Amino acid sequence: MVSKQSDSEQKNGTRARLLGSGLELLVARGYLGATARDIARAAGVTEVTMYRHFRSKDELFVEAFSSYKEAVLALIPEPSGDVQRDLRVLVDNFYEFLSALPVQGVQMMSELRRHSELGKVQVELMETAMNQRLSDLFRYYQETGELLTEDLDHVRIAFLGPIYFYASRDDKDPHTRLPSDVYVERFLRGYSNTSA
Amino acid sequence: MVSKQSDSEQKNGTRARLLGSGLELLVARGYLGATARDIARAAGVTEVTMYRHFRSKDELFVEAFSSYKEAVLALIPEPSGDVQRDLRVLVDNFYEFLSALPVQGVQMMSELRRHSELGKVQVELMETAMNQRLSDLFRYYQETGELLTEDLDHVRIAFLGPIYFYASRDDKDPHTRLPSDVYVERFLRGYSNTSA
DNA sequence: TGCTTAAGTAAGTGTATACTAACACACATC
DNA sequence: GATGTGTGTTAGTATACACTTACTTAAGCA
Repeated sequence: MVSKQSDSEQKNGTRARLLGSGLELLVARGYLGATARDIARAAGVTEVTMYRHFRSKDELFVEAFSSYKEAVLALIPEPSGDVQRDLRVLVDNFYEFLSALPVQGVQMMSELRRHSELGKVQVELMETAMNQRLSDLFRYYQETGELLTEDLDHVRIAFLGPIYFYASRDDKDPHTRLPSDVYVERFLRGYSNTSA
Repeated sequence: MVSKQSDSEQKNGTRARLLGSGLELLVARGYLGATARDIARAAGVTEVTMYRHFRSKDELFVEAFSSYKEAVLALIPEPSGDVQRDLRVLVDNFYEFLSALPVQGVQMMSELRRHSELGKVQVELMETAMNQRLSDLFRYYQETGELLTEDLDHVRIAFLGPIYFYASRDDKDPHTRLPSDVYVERFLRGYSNTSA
């Protein structure tokens, strides 16, 4: 159906494309709605080939999620000493990444949790890791005195909530996207001593 | 299988129970994951009976969503003149309602949007109505001068984001639930002139 | 007693889907 | 030229699921 490419790039390219289309369809149609056939076709390959690379749809999803997981974790910066900068970077990274995904990236996690045993474990690992990194960041600036010393869970939720809310919308109108500097300033007005 | 109740309450009780279990399973397992059989069994009834009350699974879902929609809209108070009170009521209502649902109530809307034509329309109607009511509330207090005159979409997202974020979690640890008075105070610190 | 209403039971249809098996083809490397 | 690797093709199995049909049962009411 598709002309053969004998390029060596094709070697592992198929697997990667399958992971990509798998993730995309998992997000767009959900665990049950993303069929093996559609995933394969979206990768320009047949269903049978998909099953030569992955033992099951579930295995593909879980593996695809791993890369997503790594990518999201990388969005959280290490504390640099400049609160404003770090938080702005965080906001920008999240906005950019979450908006790039077809629909709700977050929803994918629920899908995995509900329909896959392995997926559930992976999602929980990711959440733990994310909370850890975020808490580390906020704790750092609590210790420098730039943030009020409050429950880290609350701080996390307060900071990420609006981004998350925005990103969960299906129509991500850039108009409703608060600029990161304003976003951070508003947050700091509520959660720091240093009033602007 | 179940002992017959000859009570008159049983008359329309079946339909209501079907709507209830339908909504519950839609939320818990998603549009495709909630099977007709399970919905019926959860309502203590057979699949055939379900189809005597609803032409299709889709029709059941959409009708079930309507009640959800009404309930959620009712959570948004009319402006009373007291910002703090209104916002606290709003927070409490949302927390309570969203936490009562099995998992993510919000996710249900994506499910409907993705898998049902009618559902999509209903969800969009609901979102419009919600945004309208929320904007009305915030605009009211912008006009009294108690809130900064900012883009209403931003205000909405800033205010609801953290609640939404909290409610989207699967493990709704009450510990991570910020008390409504604190919640509102923090918000007002960022979005009002009247500093506490 | 007869009629109606709400439900059950049993059986089935058609389709979608995950996943498999068997065989063929093209290319690359040895 | 043989062998291996990655893929296509065709066909299939087994299952689950939405939804239907036909017959039955039990209760309420006239």
